[in-house]
Amino acid sequence: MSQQRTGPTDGPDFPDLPEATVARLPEYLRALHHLAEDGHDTVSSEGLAAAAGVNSAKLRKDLSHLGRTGTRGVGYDVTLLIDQIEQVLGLTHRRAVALVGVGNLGHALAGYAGFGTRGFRIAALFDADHSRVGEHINGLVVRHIDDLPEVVDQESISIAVIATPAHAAQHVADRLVEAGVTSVLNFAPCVLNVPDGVDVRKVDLAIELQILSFHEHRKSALTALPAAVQKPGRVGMANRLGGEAVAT
Amino acid sequence: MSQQRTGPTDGPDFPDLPEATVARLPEYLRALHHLAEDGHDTVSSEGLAAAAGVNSAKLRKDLSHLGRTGTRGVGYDVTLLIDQIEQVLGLTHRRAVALVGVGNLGHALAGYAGFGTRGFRIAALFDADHSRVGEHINGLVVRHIDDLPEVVDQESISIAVIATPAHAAQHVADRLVEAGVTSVLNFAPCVLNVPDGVDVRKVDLAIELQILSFHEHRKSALTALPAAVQKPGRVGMANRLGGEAVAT
DNA sequence: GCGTGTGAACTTCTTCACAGCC
DNA sequence: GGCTGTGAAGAAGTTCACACGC
Repeated sequence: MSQQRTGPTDGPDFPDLPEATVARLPEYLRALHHLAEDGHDTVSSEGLAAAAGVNSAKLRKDLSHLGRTGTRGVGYDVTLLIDQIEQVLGLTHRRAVALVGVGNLGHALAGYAGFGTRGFRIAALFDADHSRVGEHINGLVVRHIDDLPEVVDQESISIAVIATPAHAAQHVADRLVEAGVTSVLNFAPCVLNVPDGVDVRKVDLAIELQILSFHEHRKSALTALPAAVQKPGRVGMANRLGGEAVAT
Repeated sequence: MSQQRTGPTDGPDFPDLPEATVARLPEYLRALHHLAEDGHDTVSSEGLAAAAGVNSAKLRKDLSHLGRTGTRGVGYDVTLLIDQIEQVLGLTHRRAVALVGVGNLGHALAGYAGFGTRGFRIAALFDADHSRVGEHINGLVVRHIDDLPEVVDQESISIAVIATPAHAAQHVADRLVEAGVTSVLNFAPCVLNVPDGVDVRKVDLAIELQILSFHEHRKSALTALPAAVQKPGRVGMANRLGGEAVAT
Protein backbone atom coordinates (compact mmCIF):
# COMPACT_ATOMS: atom_id res chain seq x y z
CA MET A 1 0.00 0.00 0.00
CA SER A 2 2.51 2.57 -1.00
CA GLN A 3 -0.03 5.27 -1.39
CA GLN A 4 0.93 8.86 -1.88
CA ARG A 5 -1.43 10.68 0.42
CA THR A 6 0.02 9.83 3.74
CA GLY A 7 -1.63 11.83 6.45
CA PRO A 8 -1.15 11.60 10.18
CA THR A 9 -4.05 9.21 10.60
CA ASP A 10 -3.48 7.24 7.49
CA GLY A 11 -4.04 3.51 7.60
CA PRO A 12 -6.30 0.77 6.35
CA ASP A 13 -9.27 1.99 8.37
CA PHE A 14 -8.51 5.63 7.87
CA PRO A 15 -7.75 6.34 4.29
CA ASP A 16 -7.04 10.01 3.74
CA LEU A 17 -10.01 10.75 1.55
CA PRO A 18 -10.39 13.79 -0.66
CA GLU A 19 -13.16 16.04 0.63
CA ALA A 20 -15.12 15.69 -2.59
CA THR A 21 -15.11 11.94 -2.17
CA VAL A 22 -16.29 12.15 1.43
CA ALA A 23 -19.19 14.29 0.31
CA ARG A 24 -20.28 11.65 -2.18
CA LEU A 25 -19.91 8.52 -0.07
CA PRO A 26 -23.21 9.13 1.76
CA GLU A 27 -24.95 9.31 -1.59
CA TYR A 28 -23.46 5.97 -2.63
CA LEU A 29 -24.51 4.54 0.69
CA ARG A 30 -28.09 5.59 0.20
CA ALA A 31 -28.14 4.14 -3.29
CA LEU A 32 -26.62 0.89 -2.04
CA HIS A 33 -29.22 0.46 0.67
CA HIS A 34 -31.84 0.94 -1.97
CA LEU A 35 -30.23 -1.69 -4.19
CA ALA A 36 -29.97 -4.10 -1.27
CA GLU A 37 -33.67 -3.70 -0.56
CA ASP A 38 -34.37 -4.52 -4.17
CA GLY A 39 -32.47 -7.76 -3.74
CA HIS A 40 -29.29 -6.93 -5.64
CA ASP A 41 -26.20 -8.81 -4.48
CA THR A 42 -23.73 -7.09 -6.74
CA VAL A 43 -23.69 -3.94 -8.77
CA SER A 44 -21.41 -2.54 -11.45
CA SER A 45 -19.80 0.87 -11.23
CA GLU A 46 -22.08 1.85 -14.08
CA GLY A 47 -25.18 0.76 -12.22
CA LEU A 48 -24.27 2.29 -8.89
CA ALA A 49 -23.15 5.49 -10.54
CA ALA A 50 -26.51 5.84 -12.24
CA ALA A 51 -28.33 5.23 -8.96
CA ALA A 52 -26.24 7.86 -7.23
CA GLY A 53 -26.35 10.41 -10.03
CA VAL A 54 -22.64 10.56 -10.86
CA ASN A 55 -20.54 9.15 -13.68
CA SER A 56 -18.91 5.78 -13.36
CA ALA A 57 -15.30 6.91 -13.61
CA LYS A 58 -15.79 9.22 -10.67
CA LEU A 59 -17.43 6.50 -8.67
CA ARG A 60 -14.62 4.04 -9.32
CA LYS A 61 -12.00 6.57 -8.35
CA ASP A 62 -13.88 7.40 -5.17
CA LEU A 63 -14.19 3.77 -4.18
CA SER A 64 -10.58 3.05 -5.05
CA HIS A 65 -9.61 5.26 -2.12
CA LEU A 66 -11.22 2.76 0.21
CA GLY A 67 -8.89 0.01 -0.94
CA ARG A 68 -9.84 -2.95 -3.06
CA THR A 69 -13.62 -2.98 -3.00
CA GLY A 70 -14.78 -4.52 -6.24
CA THR A 71 -14.07 -7.57 -8.37
CA ARG A 72 -12.88 -7.09 -11.94
CA GLY A 73 -15.28 -8.45 -14.45
CA VAL A 74 -18.01 -8.66 -11.82
CA GLY A 75 -18.66 -5.47 -9.90
CA TYR A 76 -19.14 -4.59 -6.26
CA ASP A 77 -20.65 -6.73 -3.53
CA VAL A 78 -23.50 -4.60 -2.27
CA THR A 79 -23.48 -5.71 1.35
CA LEU A 80 -19.73 -5.61 1.63
CA LEU A 81 -19.54 -2.14 0.14
CA ILE A 82 -22.21 -0.87 2.52
CA ASP A 83 -20.12 -2.13 5.41
CA GLN A 84 -16.96 -0.53 4.11
CA ILE A 85 -18.55 2.85 3.56
CA GLU A 86 -20.28 2.82 6.93
CA GLN A 87 -16.94 1.95 8.44
CA VAL A 88 -15.08 4.93 7.03
CA LEU A 89 -17.94 7.31 7.70
CA GLY A 90 -17.97 6.26 11.31
CA LEU A 91 -21.54 5.01 11.13
CA THR A 92 -20.94 1.74 12.92
CA HIS A 93 -22.77 3.08 15.92
CA ARG A 94 -25.64 5.55 16.07
CA ARG A 95 -24.33 8.95 16.94
CA ALA A 96 -26.19 11.10 19.41
CA VAL A 97 -27.14 14.53 18.10
CA ALA A 98 -28.34 17.61 19.93
CA LEU A 99 -30.78 19.99 18.31
CA VAL A 100 -30.85 23.59 19.44
CA GLY A 101 -33.82 25.79 18.60
CA VAL A 102 -37.26 24.25 18.38
CA GLY A 103 -39.00 26.98 16.43
CA ASN A 104 -40.54 26.52 13.04
CA LEU A 105 -37.68 24.64 11.42
CA GLY A 106 -36.30 23.00 14.54
CA HIS A 107 -39.66 21.43 15.20
CA ALA A 108 -39.67 19.86 11.78
CA LEU A 109 -36.11 18.60 12.12
CA ALA A 110 -36.91 17.05 15.48
CA GLY A 111 -39.55 15.00 13.74
CA TYR A 112 -37.53 14.13 10.67
CA ALA A 113 -37.38 10.36 10.39
CA GLY A 114 -34.39 10.40 8.03
CA PHE A 115 -31.96 11.07 10.87
CA GLY A 116 -33.07 7.97 12.70
CA THR A 117 -32.83 5.67 9.73
CA ARG A 118 -29.43 6.84 8.62
CA GLY A 119 -27.21 6.55 11.62
CA PHE A 120 -28.26 9.23 14.06
CA ARG A 121 -30.33 9.62 17.16
CA ILE A 122 -31.69 12.98 18.22
CA ALA A 123 -30.72 12.72 21.85
CA ALA A 124 -31.76 16.11 23.16
CA LEU A 125 -33.67 19.26 22.27
CA PHE A 126 -32.80 22.71 23.55
CA ASP A 127 -34.24 26.17 23.43
CA ALA A 128 -33.46 29.47 25.09
CA ASP A 129 -37.12 30.38 25.44
CA HIS A 130 -38.41 29.30 28.85
CA SER A 131 -41.95 29.07 27.56
CA ARG A 132 -40.85 26.29 25.23
CA VAL A 133 -38.90 24.35 27.81
CA GLY A 134 -40.80 21.30 28.98
CA GLU A 135 -42.67 20.92 25.72
CA HIS A 136 -42.77 17.37 24.38
CA ILE A 137 -41.76 16.81 20.76
CA ASN A 138 -41.59 13.38 19.27
CA GLY A 139 -41.01 11.74 22.61
CA LEU A 140 -38.38 14.19 23.79
CA VAL A 141 -38.64 17.01 26.29
CA VAL A 142 -37.28 20.41 25.36
CA ARG A 143 -34.64 21.48 27.83
CA HIS A 144 -33.21 24.87 28.56
CA ILE A 145 -29.97 25.70 26.87
CA ASP A 146 -28.29 26.16 30.23
CA ASP A 147 -28.45 22.39 30.60
CA LEU A 148 -26.21 21.90 27.57
CA PRO A 149 -22.97 20.93 29.30
CA GLU A 150 -24.70 18.41 31.52
CA VAL A 151 -26.65 16.70 28.73
CA VAL A 152 -23.82 16.75 26.20
CA ASP A 153 -21.70 14.96 28.74
CA GLN A 154 -24.38 12.46 29.79
CA GLU A 155 -25.34 11.52 26.28
CA SER A 156 -21.83 11.68 24.79
CA ILE A 157 -22.95 14.16 22.17
CA SER A 158 -20.36 15.40 19.70
CA ILE A 159 -22.63 16.65 16.91
CA ALA A 160 -25.21 19.44 17.18
CA VAL A 161 -27.71 21.05 14.86
CA ILE A 162 -28.38 24.78 15.16
CA ALA A 163 -31.87 25.82 14.11
CA THR A 164 -32.12 29.12 15.91
CA PRO A 165 -32.59 32.59 14.46
CA ALA A 166 -29.39 34.03 12.98
CA HIS A 167 -28.81 36.51 15.79
CA ALA A 168 -28.61 33.73 18.37
CA ALA A 169 -26.56 31.26 16.38
CA GLN A 170 -23.06 32.45 17.25
CA HIS A 171 -23.83 32.50 20.93
CA VAL A 172 -25.29 29.01 20.74
CA ALA A 173 -22.25 27.81 18.80
CA ASP A 174 -19.94 29.18 21.49
CA ARG A 175 -21.84 27.34 24.18
CA LEU A 176 -21.89 24.13 22.18
CA VAL A 177 -18.14 24.23 21.66
CA GLU A 178 -17.64 25.00 25.30
CA ALA A 179 -19.74 21.98 26.20
CA GLY A 180 -17.54 19.77 24.05
CA VAL A 181 -19.38 19.55 20.74
CA THR A 182 -16.96 19.27 17.82
CA SER A 183 -19.28 19.20 14.79
CA VAL A 184 -22.07 21.60 13.98
CA LEU A 185 -24.71 21.64 11.29
CA ASN A 186 -25.89 25.22 11.00
CA PHE A 187 -29.27 26.17 9.53
CA ALA A 188 -29.06 29.79 10.62
CA PRO A 189 -28.17 32.20 7.81
CA CYS A 190 -24.93 33.48 9.23
CA VAL A 191 -21.23 32.67 9.43
CA LEU A 192 -20.11 30.90 12.58
CA ASN A 193 -16.70 31.40 14.09
CA VAL A 194 -15.39 28.34 15.84
CA PRO A 195 -11.94 27.22 16.99
CA ASP A 196 -9.76 24.90 14.94
CA GLY A 197 -10.79 21.31 15.27
CA VAL A 198 -14.49 22.09 15.22
CA ASP A 199 -16.24 21.41 11.94
CA VAL A 200 -19.15 23.45 10.71
CA ARG A 201 -21.38 22.67 7.79
CA LYS A 202 -24.00 25.09 6.70
CA VAL A 203 -27.38 24.72 5.07
CA ASP A 204 -28.99 27.92 3.87
CA LEU A 205 -32.29 27.46 2.13
CA ALA A 206 -32.47 30.95 0.67
CA ILE A 207 -28.97 30.62 -0.78
CA GLU A 208 -29.97 27.47 -2.61
CA LEU A 209 -32.88 29.30 -4.16
CA GLN A 210 -30.68 32.25 -5.08
CA ILE A 211 -28.31 29.96 -6.92
CA LEU A 212 -31.26 28.54 -8.82
CA SER A 213 -32.40 32.09 -9.47
CA PHE A 214 -29.11 32.85 -11.18
CA HIS A 215 -29.57 29.96 -13.56
CA GLU A 216 -33.17 30.95 -14.22
CA HIS A 217 -32.03 34.46 -14.99
CA ARG A 218 -29.49 33.00 -17.37
CA LYS A 219 -31.97 30.73 -19.09
CA SER A 220 -34.45 33.51 -19.68
CA ALA A 221 -31.70 35.57 -21.26
CA LEU A 222 -30.93 32.71 -23.59
CA THR A 223 -34.43 32.53 -24.92
CA ALA A 224 -35.09 36.24 -24.84
CA LEU A 225 -31.98 37.65 -26.44
CA PRO A 226 -31.79 35.90 -29.80
CA ALA A 227 -35.32 37.06 -30.59
CA ALA A 228 -34.32 40.65 -30.10
CA VAL A 229 -36.20 42.72 -27.56
CA GLN A 230 -37.31 41.35 -24.24
CA LYS A 231 -40.59 41.97 -22.52
CA PRO A 232 -40.13 42.92 -18.93
CA GLY A 233 -42.46 41.38 -16.42
CA ARG A 234 -43.82 38.70 -18.59
CA VAL A 235 -41.57 35.81 -19.26
CA GLY A 236 -42.40 34.06 -22.45
CA MET A 237 -39.73 31.48 -21.94
CA ALA A 238 -39.54 28.08 -20.49
CA ASN A 239 -42.88 26.58 -20.91
CA ARG A 240 -41.54 23.29 -21.85
CA LEU A 241 -38.22 22.13 -23.07
CA GLY A 242 -38.59 20.19 -26.20
CA GLY A 243 -42.31 20.75 -26.11
CA GLU A 244 -44.32 22.81 -28.52
CA ALA A 245 -43.72 26.49 -28.56
CA VAL A 246 -46.14 28.84 -26.95
CA ALA A 247 -47.13 32.03 -28.68
CA THR A 248 -45.30 35.01 -27.34
CA MET B 1 -3.58 34.18 -22.93
CA SER B 2 -6.47 36.52 -22.41
CA GLN B 3 -8.88 34.20 -20.78
CA GLN B 4 -12.15 35.37 -22.25
CA ARG B 5 -14.95 33.12 -21.12
CA THR B 6 -17.25 34.02 -23.94
CA GLY B 7 -20.48 32.14 -23.67
CA PRO B 8 -23.62 32.50 -25.70
CA THR B 9 -25.16 34.91 -23.23
CA ASP B 10 -22.02 36.73 -22.36
CA GLY B 11 -22.23 40.43 -21.86
CA PRO B 12 -22.07 43.14 -19.24
CA ASP B 13 -25.23 41.94 -17.51
CA PHE B 14 -24.48 38.28 -18.01
CA PRO B 15 -20.91 37.57 -17.14
CA ASP B 16 -20.14 33.89 -17.52
CA LEU B 17 -19.48 33.15 -13.88
CA PRO B 18 -17.68 30.08 -12.57
CA GLU B 19 -20.08 27.86 -10.64
CA ALA B 20 -18.03 28.19 -7.47
CA THR B 21 -18.39 31.95 -7.66
CA VAL B 22 -22.14 31.76 -8.20
CA ALA B 23 -22.44 29.64 -5.09
CA ARG B 24 -20.69 32.28 -3.01
CA LEU B 25 -22.38 35.42 -4.28
CA PRO B 26 -25.49 34.84 -2.14
CA GLU B 27 -23.27 34.67 0.90
CA TYR B 28 -21.65 37.99 0.01
CA LEU B 29 -25.08 39.45 -0.54
CA ARG B 30 -26.24 38.42 2.91
CA ALA B 31 -23.12 39.85 4.50
CA LEU B 32 -23.55 43.11 2.56
CA HIS B 33 -27.12 43.56 3.68
CA HIS B 34 -25.93 43.07 7.21
CA LEU B 35 -23.21 45.68 6.74
CA ALA B 36 -25.69 48.10 5.20
CA GLU B 37 -27.98 47.74 8.22
CA ASP B 38 -25.05 48.57 10.44
CA GLY B 39 -24.57 51.80 8.53
CA HIS B 40 -21.47 50.94 6.53
CA ASP B 41 -21.14 52.77 3.23
CA THR B 42 -18.02 51.03 2.03
CA VAL B 43 -16.18 47.86 2.92
CA SER B 44 -12.78 46.45 2.05
CA SER B 45 -12.28 43.04 0.54
CA GLU B 46 -10.75 42.04 3.83
CA GLY B 47 -13.79 43.18 5.78
CA LEU B 48 -16.37 41.65 3.50
CA ALA B 49 -14.42 38.43 3.24
CA ALA B 50 -14.40 38.10 7.01
CA ALA B 51 -18.13 38.74 7.18
CA ALA B 52 -18.76 36.11 4.55
CA GLY B 53 -16.33 33.57 5.90
CA VAL B 54 -13.93 33.37 2.96
CA ASN B 55 -10.46 34.74 2.32
CA SER B 56 -10.01 38.09 0.69
CA ALA B 57 -8.19 36.93 -2.43
CA LYS B 58 -11.06 34.65 -3.29
CA LEU B 59 -13.57 37.39 -2.71
CA ARG B 60 -11.72 39.82 -4.96
CA LYS B 61 -11.41 37.26 -7.70
CA ASP B 62 -15.11 36.47 -7.44
CA LEU B 63 -16.13 40.11 -7.62
CA SER B 64 -13.74 40.80 -10.47
CA HIS B 65 -15.95 38.60 -12.63
CA LEU B 66 -18.74 41.12 -12.21
CA GLY B 67 -16.65 43.84 -13.82
CA ARG B 68 -15.12 46.77 -11.99
CA THR B 69 -16.89 46.86 -8.68
CA GLY B 70 -14.50 48.41 -6.20
CA THR B 71 -12.27 51.42 -5.89
CA ARG B 72 -8.57 50.92 -5.36
CA GLY B 73 -7.36 52.29 -2.09
CA VAL B 74 -10.93 52.53 -0.81
CA GLY B 75 -12.95 49.37 -1.10
CA TYR B 76 -16.43 48.49 -2.28
CA ASP B 77 -19.52 50.66 -2.15
CA VAL B 78 -21.94 48.56 -0.15
CA THR B 79 -25.17 49.68 -1.77
CA LEU B 80 -23.76 49.55 -5.25
CA LEU B 81 -22.36 46.09 -4.76
CA ILE B 82 -25.68 44.84 -3.41
CA ASP B 83 -27.33 46.11 -6.57
CA GLN B 84 -24.78 44.48 -8.82
CA ILE B 85 -25.01 41.10 -7.14
CA GLU B 86 -28.80 41.17 -7.08
CA GLN B 87 -28.66 42.02 -10.74
CA VAL B 88 -26.59 39.03 -11.79
CA LEU B 89 -28.46 36.66 -9.51
CA GLY B 90 -31.72 37.74 -11.08
CA LEU B 91 -33.13 39.01 -7.81
CA THR B 92 -34.44 42.29 -9.15
CA HIS B 93 -37.95 40.98 -8.81
CA ARG B 94 -39.38 38.54 -6.30
CA ARG B 95 -39.59 35.13 -7.84
CA ALA B 96 -42.65 33.02 -7.26
CA VAL B 97 -41.92 29.59 -5.81
CA ALA B 98 -44.13 26.54 -5.53
CA LEU B 99 -43.78 24.18 -2.59
CA VAL B 100 -44.87 20.57 -3.02
CA GLY B 101 -45.44 18.42 0.03
CA VAL B 102 -46.75 19.98 3.21
CA GLY B 103 -45.78 17.28 5.64
CA ASN B 104 -43.41 17.71 8.51
CA LEU B 105 -40.68 19.55 6.65
CA GLY B 106 -42.88 21.21 4.02
CA HIS B 107 -44.93 22.81 6.75
CA ALA B 108 -41.84 24.36 8.26
CA LEU B 109 -40.57 25.58 4.90
CA ALA B 110 -43.92 27.17 4.12
CA GLY B 111 -43.53 29.23 7.25
CA TYR B 112 -39.86 30.05 6.79
CA ALA B 113 -39.51 33.82 6.76
CA GLY B 114 -36.08 33.73 5.11
CA PHE B 115 -37.54 33.05 1.69
CA GLY B 116 -39.65 36.18 1.86
CA THR B 117 -36.84 38.47 2.93
CA ARG B 118 -34.37 37.25 0.38
CA GLY B 119 -36.08 37.53 -2.94
CA PHE B 120 -38.75 34.87 -3.05
CA ARG B 121 -42.44 34.52 -2.56
CA ILE B 122 -44.02 31.19 -1.78
CA ALA B 123 -46.84 31.47 -4.27
CA ALA B 124 -48.50 28.10 -3.89
CA LEU B 125 -48.59 24.97 -1.76
CA PHE B 126 -49.39 21.52 -3.10
CA ASP B 127 -49.95 18.07 -1.73
CA ALA B 128 -51.15 14.79 -3.15
CA ASP B 129 -53.10 13.93 -0.02
CA HIS B 130 -56.71 15.06 -0.38
CA SER B 131 -57.11 15.30 3.36
CA ARG B 132 -54.51 18.05 3.40
CA VAL B 133 -55.93 19.99 0.50
CA GLY B 134 -57.79 23.06 1.68
CA GLU B 135 -55.68 23.44 4.79
CA HIS B 136 -54.49 26.98 5.45
CA ILE B 137 -50.79 27.49 6.14
CA ASN B 138 -49.35 30.91 6.65
CA GLY B 139 -52.07 32.57 4.61
CA LEU B 140 -51.98 30.09 1.75
CA VAL B 141 -54.36 27.31 0.90
CA VAL B 142 -52.96 23.88 0.11
CA ARG B 143 -54.04 22.81 -3.36
CA HIS B 144 -54.10 19.42 -4.93
CA ILE B 145 -51.16 18.53 -7.08
CA ASP B 146 -53.45 18.09 -10.07
CA ASP B 147 -53.81 21.87 -10.11
CA LEU B 148 -50.08 22.30 -10.77
CA PRO B 149 -50.20 23.25 -14.45
CA GLU B 150 -52.92 25.81 -13.89
CA VAL B 151 -51.28 27.50 -10.92
CA VAL B 152 -47.75 27.42 -12.35
CA ASP B 153 -49.06 29.24 -15.36
CA GLN B 154 -51.17 31.74 -13.44
CA GLU B 155 -48.42 32.67 -11.03
CA SER B 156 -45.53 32.46 -13.52
CA ILE B 157 -43.72 29.96 -11.36
CA SER B 158 -40.38 28.67 -12.59
CA ILE B 159 -38.89 27.42 -9.31
CA ALA B 160 -40.29 24.68 -7.11
CA VAL B 161 -39.34 23.05 -3.84
CA ILE B 162 -39.94 19.34 -3.34
CA ALA B 163 -40.54 18.33 0.27
CA THR B 164 -42.30 15.04 -0.30
CA PRO B 165 -41.24 11.56 0.78
CA ALA B 166 -38.53 10.08 -1.44
CA HIS B 167 -40.80 7.62 -3.19
CA ALA B 168 -43.00 10.41 -4.51
CA ALA B 169 -40.28 12.84 -5.49
CA GLN B 170 -39.53 11.63 -9.01
CA HIS B 171 -43.19 11.63 -9.95
CA VAL B 172 -43.62 15.12 -8.57
CA ALA B 173 -40.52 16.28 -10.43
CA ASP B 174 -41.93 14.92 -13.68
CA ARG B 175 -45.17 16.78 -13.18
CA LEU B 176 -43.37 19.98 -12.26
CA VAL B 177 -41.26 19.85 -15.38
CA GLU B 178 -44.32 19.12 -17.45
CA ALA B 179 -46.02 22.14 -15.96
CA GLY B 180 -43.12 24.35 -16.99
CA VAL B 181 -40.93 24.53 -13.88
CA THR B 182 -37.24 24.75 -14.78
CA SER B 183 -35.53 24.82 -11.38
CA VAL B 184 -36.06 22.45 -8.51
CA LEU B 185 -34.81 22.41 -4.95
CA ASN B 186 -35.10 18.83 -3.75
CA PHE B 187 -35.29 17.92 -0.07
CA ALA B 188 -36.20 14.30 -0.71
CA PRO B 189 -33.32 11.86 -0.24
CA CYS B 190 -33.16 10.55 -3.79
CA VAL B 191 -31.71 11.35 -7.19
CA LEU B 192 -34.02 13.12 -9.60
CA ASN B 193 -33.88 12.61 -13.33
CA VAL B 194 -34.86 15.68 -15.29
CA PRO B 195 -34.39 16.76 -18.89
CA ASP B 196 -31.61 19.07 -20.00
CA GLY B 197 -32.33 22.66 -19.24
CA VAL B 198 -33.86 21.90 -15.86
CA ASP B 199 -31.68 22.59 -12.83
CA VAL B 200 -31.86 20.55 -9.68
CA ARG B 201 -30.21 21.33 -6.40
CA LYS B 202 -30.41 18.92 -3.54
CA VAL B 203 -30.44 19.33 0.22
CA ASP B 204 -30.11 16.13 2.21
CA LEU B 205 -29.99 16.62 5.93
CA ALA B 206 -28.80 13.11 6.76
CA ILE B 207 -25.95 13.41 4.25
CA GLU B 208 -24.73 16.55 5.94
CA LEU B 209 -24.64 14.74 9.25
CA GLN B 210 -22.86 11.76 7.72
CA ILE B 211 -20.14 14.03 6.39
CA LEU B 212 -19.73 15.45 9.86
CA SER B 213 -19.69 11.92 11.21
CA PHE B 214 -16.70 11.11 9.01
CA HIS B 215 -14.74 13.98 10.47
CA GLU B 216 -15.77 13.04 14.00
CA HIS B 217 -14.57 9.53 13.34
CA ARG B 218 -11.31 10.96 12.10
CA LYS B 219 -10.87 13.24 15.08
CA SER B 220 -11.43 10.48 17.59
CA ALA B 221 -8.75 8.44 15.83
CA LEU B 222 -6.41 11.39 16.13
CA THR B 223 -6.74 11.62 19.87
CA ALA B 224 -6.73 7.87 20.39
CA LEU B 225 -3.82 6.79 18.24
CA PRO B 226 -0.86 9.11 18.00
CA ALA B 227 2.01 8.99 20.42
CA ALA B 228 2.56 12.68 19.86
CA VAL B 229 0.64 13.60 22.98
CA GLN B 230 0.62 17.32 22.87
CA LYS B 231 -2.62 18.70 24.12
CA PRO B 232 -3.08 22.31 23.23
CA GLY B 233 -6.01 23.47 25.32
CA ARG B 234 -8.71 21.02 26.18
CA VAL B 235 -9.28 17.93 24.19
CA GLY B 236 -6.29 18.04 21.96
CA MET B 237 -8.61 18.50 19.05
CA ALA B 238 -7.35 21.90 18.23
CA ASN B 239 -5.38 21.37 15.07
CA ARG B 240 -5.12 19.98 11.61
CA LEU B 241 -8.47 18.68 10.78
CA GLY B 242 -9.90 21.04 8.29
CA GLY B 243 -6.54 22.73 8.36
CA GLU B 244 -4.01 21.92 5.70
CA ALA B 245 -1.09 22.12 8.06
CA VAL B 246 -0.42 18.48 7.42
CA ALA B 247 3.08 17.53 8.32
CA THR B 248 5.16 15.22 6.22
C1' DG C 1 -15.22 -10.81 -22.71
C1' DC C 2 -16.13 -7.82 -18.87
C1' DG C 3 -15.63 -4.35 -15.57
C1' DT C 4 -12.46 -2.64 -12.02
C1' DG C 5 -8.53 0.05 -10.82
C1' DT C 6 -5.38 3.69 -12.16
C1' DG C 7 -1.81 6.67 -14.37
C1' DA C 8 -2.12 10.61 -17.27
C1' DA C 9 -4.42 14.53 -19.36
C1' DC C 10 -7.36 18.02 -18.50
C1' DT C 11 -10.35 21.25 -16.17
C1' DT C 12 -11.71 23.97 -12.36
C1' DC C 13 -10.77 26.28 -8.23
C1' DT C 14 -7.71 28.54 -4.88
C1' DT C 15 -3.87 31.07 -3.38
C1' DC C 16 0.00 34.01 -4.10
C1' DA C 17 2.16 38.21 -4.94
C1' DC C 18 2.41 42.43 -6.96
C1' DA C 19 1.33 45.98 -10.60
C1' DG C 20 -1.71 49.71 -11.04
C1' DC C 21 -4.82 53.11 -9.54
C1' DC C 22 -6.95 56.04 -6.01
C1' DG D 1 -0.08 54.51 1.85
C1' DG D 2 -3.84 51.49 0.95
C1' DC D 3 -6.56 48.38 -1.50
C1' DT D 4 -8.30 46.53 -5.77
C1' DG D 5 -7.72 43.71 -9.81
C1' DT D 6 -5.17 40.05 -12.00
C1' DG D 7 -1.61 37.13 -14.20
C1' DA D 8 0.77 33.12 -12.76
C1' DA D 9 1.61 29.18 -9.77
C1' DG D 10 -0.34 25.57 -7.35
C1' DA D 11 -3.84 22.38 -5.55
C1' DA D 12 -7.92 19.78 -6.08
C1' DG D 13 -11.10 17.49 -8.68
C1' DT D 14 -12.78 15.26 -12.99
C1' DT D 15 -12.50 12.66 -17.11
C1' DC D 16 -10.15 9.66 -20.27
C1' DA D 17 -8.56 5.40 -21.84
C1' DC D 18 -6.60 1.20 -21.16
C1' DA D 19 -3.92 -2.41 -18.62
C1' DC D 20 -4.97 -6.02 -15.70
C1' DG D 21 -7.36 -9.56 -13.15
C1' DC D 22 -11.49 -12.27 -13.00
